[in-house]
Amino acid sequence: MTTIMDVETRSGVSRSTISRYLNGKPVTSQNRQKIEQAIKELSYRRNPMASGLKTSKTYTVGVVLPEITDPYFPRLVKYFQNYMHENGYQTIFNSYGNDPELEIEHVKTLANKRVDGLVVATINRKGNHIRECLDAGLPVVLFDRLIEGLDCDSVTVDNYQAVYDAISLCIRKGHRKIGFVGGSEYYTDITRFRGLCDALGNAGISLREEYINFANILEHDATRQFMRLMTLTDPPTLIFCSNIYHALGAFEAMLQYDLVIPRDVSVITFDRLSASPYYGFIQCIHPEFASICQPHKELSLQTAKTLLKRIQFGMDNFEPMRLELKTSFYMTESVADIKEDS
Amino acid sequence: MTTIMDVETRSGVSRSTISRYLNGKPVTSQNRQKIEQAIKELSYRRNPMASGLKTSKTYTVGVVLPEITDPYFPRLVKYFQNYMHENGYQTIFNSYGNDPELEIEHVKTLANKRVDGLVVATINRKGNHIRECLDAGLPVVLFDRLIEGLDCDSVTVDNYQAVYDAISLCIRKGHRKIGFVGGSEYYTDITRFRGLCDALGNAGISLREEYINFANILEHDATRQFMRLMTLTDPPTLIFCSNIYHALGAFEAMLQYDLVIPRDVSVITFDRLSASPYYGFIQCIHPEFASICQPHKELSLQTAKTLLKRIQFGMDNFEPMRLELKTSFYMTESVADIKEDS
DNA sequence: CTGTTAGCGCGTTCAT
DNA sequence: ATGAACGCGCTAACAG
Repeated sequence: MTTIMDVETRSGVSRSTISRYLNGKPVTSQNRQKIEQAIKELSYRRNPMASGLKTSKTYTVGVVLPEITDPYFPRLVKYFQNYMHENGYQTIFNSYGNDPELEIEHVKTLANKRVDGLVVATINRKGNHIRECLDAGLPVVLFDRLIEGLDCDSVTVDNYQAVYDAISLCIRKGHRKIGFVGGSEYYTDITRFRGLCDALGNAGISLREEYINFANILEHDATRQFMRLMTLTDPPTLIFCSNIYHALGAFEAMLQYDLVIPRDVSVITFDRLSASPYYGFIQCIHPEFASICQPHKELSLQTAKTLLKRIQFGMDNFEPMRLELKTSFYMTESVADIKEDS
Repeated sequence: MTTIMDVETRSGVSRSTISRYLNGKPVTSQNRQKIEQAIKELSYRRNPMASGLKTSKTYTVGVVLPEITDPYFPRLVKYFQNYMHENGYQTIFNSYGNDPELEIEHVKTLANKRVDGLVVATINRKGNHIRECLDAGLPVVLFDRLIEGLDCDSVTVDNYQAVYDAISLCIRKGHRKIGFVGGSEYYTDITRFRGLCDALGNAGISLREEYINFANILEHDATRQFMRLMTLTDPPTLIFCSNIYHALGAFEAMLQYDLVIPRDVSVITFDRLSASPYYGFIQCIHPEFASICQPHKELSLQTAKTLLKRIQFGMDNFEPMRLELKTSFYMTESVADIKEDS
């Protein structure tokens, strides 16, 4: 393996000057030429472990996320990675398959690997593993899900308000029997559920427990959850699907049981199915579900920027940056207007 | 940051013994205890850069693939990553967005980063960037796509034979006007096309050029390619979709133009849509397309194993390992039986 | 702007 | 089985 010493003897320029050249610092054009030639002739490549040993920088960041096979994450991954790559960072993605323990393991592994920063879309309600990182001086950005009581940079969306507004709108359209399907282990779903509750409460509608179907997404399938509400003796007139899995579940239920939307039931989803890559064809199947749309690209970009800033700025004078991006609402005829019925 | 020196003073055991303990070599149980306690008390974590500097091992491998947002890759990524993780390796995925130049850049970046091994699903026909890695002693496994004339470990499927057999079957079912849609830049599609050609040739059917529609997947959309064949004055009776994008294109065409399969046209695809995660609902829309199915899990596992073997075994006495896994054929009523018509 | 010098934290000789 | 000493390749601090 050729080292900087070889370049030194070959070019006749001293190591440190070469090092400075490599790090983009000013060097006389004479030396620059000699160095460049020697590097080329020897096809020298800097050893990142040696430099990392000195600088404690790996130029690698880690991203820990629930499940890479989701329709939701690959695109985020892509934007994030591109942005980091443009800024000289490599990205290691680890997906924990919605397993809380595995998430913690991945976080620790990456911390031990001395990544320069970490993005975590956590499934855990407790943040000890995150706090350990923070305490050790490792920048962490919480993505998509917050942890209560943990002071940490974060990038999320306005889950509560978006659902509150959407459901309020539906109530104005005459819906009073409103169902909810969602995953019990997600911060996001629980926050969205609160939005739904408050919208109902504010309209003087009391919650009916049989209309609420939380389930562990690993154990129950979303289609069945949806159909459980549909087969109640007094089913809801509108069902809110709290995430993209449950949106898919509703979609499959519609296909499988020949439901006619919104005749049989109105549907609203969080995340628009057809916005996922290679799901565009869903627009051909009518009606497309009304949905709360997340700004995917901006989410990943802001996450990347936040992380980069924290890496540069350091953990001193720590003032958490908490970004909450705005969603938009995409209304369709999947929500019936039933003013006259009531 | 706490180092092995701190553990030394704290435990009273010498560095080298601690190092041996860390590497799983025998140590007296006395020392073991002292070491473990000191490590715990100091919450010492080994510095991978320092050890890497000595051993030239990063315990990191790179994977370079066309596009992470594909329905095809995320799952492969997942299996691969899990397996590597179990074996102590981290994985860096880089997706190059089907851009040949970016692929090369990613390969070089990862090589410079001194990963211990590389998996590449290449879009390039020339393999200079791969050869450079090999020459530098960096193990590479070609995944999904081969490069002609490049001696390299690889894991692929029986593209040629699978298509040859499937098309032969369709010919026996009476099809003689057979169309092809595929991506022009893929090794796989071209190999599959050869299988189709030979099946036709062997049955004495001459190729009709207007039935062949290669296109750069970035520039043209698969739906339009499919419809171009359908709107010919004498359209094919069967269309073979050479990859999952074109399968999706056919699917969207069916939905958008209210095609009835197989009345309007028979369809066969490479890769089964509903086999992708979260595409299961496609089974509810009939008929499901007949398809050649790839053993996704085995593909990624074999790739991981091959890479690991090469990393351990080394590049000396290089005898390329070339795995070609078998696909299976999933027949459905999307292929009409038109024996009587001919 | 340049060259000299001294470690970064660890693994690996050797002796013992 | 253990401990002392050296060096992996590079960067940073210094003096020039």
